[in-house]
Amino acid sequence: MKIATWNINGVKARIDNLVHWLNDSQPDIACLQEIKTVDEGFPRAEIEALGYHVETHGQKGFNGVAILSKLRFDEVNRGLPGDDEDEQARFIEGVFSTPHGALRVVSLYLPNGNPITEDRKYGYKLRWMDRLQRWAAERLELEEALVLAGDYNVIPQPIDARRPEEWVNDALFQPETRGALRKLEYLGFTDAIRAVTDAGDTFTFWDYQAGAWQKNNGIRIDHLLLSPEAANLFESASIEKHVRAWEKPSDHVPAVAMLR
DNA sequence: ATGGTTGGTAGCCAA
Repeated sequence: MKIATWNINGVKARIDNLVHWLNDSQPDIACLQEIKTVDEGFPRAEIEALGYHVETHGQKGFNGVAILSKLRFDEVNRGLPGDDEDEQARFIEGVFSTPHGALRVVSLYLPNGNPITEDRKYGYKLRWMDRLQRWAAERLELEEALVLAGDYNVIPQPIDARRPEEWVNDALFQPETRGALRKLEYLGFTDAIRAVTDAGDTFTFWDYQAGAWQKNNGIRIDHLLLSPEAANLFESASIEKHVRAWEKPSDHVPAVAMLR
């Protein structure tokens, strides 16, 4: 079972790359972020033609998440509970049946949070992380294989940035941000990429600006967190870095976890 | 180097 997460930075601008990647990488389940379209604008037919079921939680212009799956969806839930006022499309959960039992997969797009001086930005990020932590604690009680995959907009540790000193005033690297991710992880989740290597250079994002890709000035902010039951099925994890060198790339690359 | 680039939009904003 290959589960991938990829912030594609606009599905309409990235449809050729997305089709190429699906054919190439063959994920069983692909979690997408920043589709930047309403549900009706998602290029559903092109993806379904490749044998995927498609579920989206879209929004006009920005945000928007989706799950593509070769398995049929038993259940789909849209939106992170905990704030009825929050209209941003950043969360979708799918449930699947596998030979090992139920598998829950979330595609999440955690708020960027910059600048840290604005409550409507950084405060929103921290409140969203608190909601996610509380939601995850509840879900863990099901004792099912659960994968929380997505663009967390969190650099967990200094080794997850090529130049950590450039990020000290950024919302992605604040002590409060990193603490909130750790609080989520300490519920009992395994960071799939961190589980296979302590080396840096498992970056998932390189800015379009200032030649960041050419200089390998990247950060690791796209993560797959595995519940204990998912960790029991865990085989390997990797970054599909070559995708960043394609024509008209997203600024993120896919991160992948293999489960039994 | 307070710059630089991209996508969606028609608000230059969000990243």
